[in-house]
Amino acid sequence: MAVLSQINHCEDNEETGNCFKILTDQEMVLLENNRTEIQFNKGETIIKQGTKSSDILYLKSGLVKISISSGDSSLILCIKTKNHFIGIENIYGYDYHAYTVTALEDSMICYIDTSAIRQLLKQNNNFNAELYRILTNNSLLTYDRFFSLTQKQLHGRFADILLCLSNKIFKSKKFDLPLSRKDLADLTGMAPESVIRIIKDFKTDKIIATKGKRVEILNEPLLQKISNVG
Amino acid sequence: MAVLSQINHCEDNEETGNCFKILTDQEMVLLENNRTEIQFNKGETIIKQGTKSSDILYLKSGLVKISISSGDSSLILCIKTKNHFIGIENIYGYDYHAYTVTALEDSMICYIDTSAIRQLLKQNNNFNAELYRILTNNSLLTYDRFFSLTQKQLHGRFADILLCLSNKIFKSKKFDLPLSRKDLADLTGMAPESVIRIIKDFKTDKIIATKGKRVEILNEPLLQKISNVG
DNA sequence: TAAAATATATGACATAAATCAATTTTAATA
DNA sequence: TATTAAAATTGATTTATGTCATATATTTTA
Repeated sequence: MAVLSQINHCEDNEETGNCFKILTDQEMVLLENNRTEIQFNKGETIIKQGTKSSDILYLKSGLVKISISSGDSSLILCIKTKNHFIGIENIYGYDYHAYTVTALEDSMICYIDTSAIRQLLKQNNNFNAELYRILTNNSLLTYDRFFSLTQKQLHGRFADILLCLSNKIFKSKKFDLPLSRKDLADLTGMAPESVIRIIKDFKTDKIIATKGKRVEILNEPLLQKISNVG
Repeated sequence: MAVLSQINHCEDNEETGNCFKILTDQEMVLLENNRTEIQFNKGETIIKQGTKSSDILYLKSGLVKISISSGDSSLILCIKTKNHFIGIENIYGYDYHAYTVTALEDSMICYIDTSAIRQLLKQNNNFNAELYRILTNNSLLTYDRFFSLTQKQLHGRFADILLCLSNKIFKSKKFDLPLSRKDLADLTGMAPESVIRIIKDFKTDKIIATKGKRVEILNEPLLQKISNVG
């Protein structure tokens, strides 16, 4: 438990925001010459699982979900907020996108040519180190979620997601949830009906309050406890 | 399904074996001066979750399991064969081991000082690229397992592990399994009793044969089918 | 604004898989 | 080798969670 609570479910917003500040003016020019910005509307597919890739994406603003599907089952690996890379798994090696990326809110996506990123990694060691940090941190967060979804029961899993949304994604006890019940289900590995029931349970226990899309965390300590006991 | 079957559950044995061939003679000297070899016996703990780290490990020979525990539940993230790095998540950033590493067979572990690795990454771009490849490939494999354990039922999950053991770990249809029922359970996110029942099912369906620790895959196409339907 | 479509909610029911208890087999130790 | 401990097996039972059917909101579209 100790280790798992040190790291946490979702990445911090600020985390990757500074990685471009490391670059020199010259390097920023290289980056500028090899990038394109595209606006996606809420609900639009940004990356489709299985398609080929020649760019690394960077989320300038908005919110996206990253999911893996097969047949009619779907798993949301994580939610990414602004200032995060998307598809860094394709920097070297594997050429195809392993997952689908969908806009949860209107999102501004920056397409950066992979070879430009590689050039920067080559010539700027601090940038290189920073990308390692992002990549390895992402692995640790995935392990954490992997553990949660395979070892905890419904209430524990849902507590984990609520804590993540509040502390890491929206950084507030109150937030408007841009996720459907189905999304929450895919995020926690349960049926949508189970999501609904757990929300109901948490509301009757005064752990959360909801009104439409609005969610408020009322009892975070208890939520943390539920997360811990699983 | 298409994408998920392109990548696969477990890393290839050869994959990281060549990464040191990239290094120059001088760089090999640097590496030699910053490494120690230690022998671990079967069952011994190599890394304990939560301990601090100043080395990256490399498995020269043997077999290990990588697991995360909390309370009395435990998840085996993966099995690593010889010629694989262990603990690369700690290259930059996070200082503590997020998982426990245990020898499944007598194993020779090479401890490499993290700062030496960083130095090599800095000065040798091919080595750097190779480590990125290892790291990102590891992420993709984790996503794949994440999907398997959260979206598939017992038989599908167990089929996945059997295919992985046969095709990636032991590279043979017959192999001696150095894993207990409990290990197999922690690897597939189920109870040991369920593992036993599924092995029984697979044996009555002539999909596998077992004798003591010996396992033989008799019907791989069917195993693949079971994996696909989940 | 009305109508259709979609998302959410609720209860009844089914079932996959865990738990428990007891037995047998295998491995470890004196 | 005998004895003990641990692991594997089996069957009976319980339970967490999914599925299904239906109702009610809430969007979206005409």
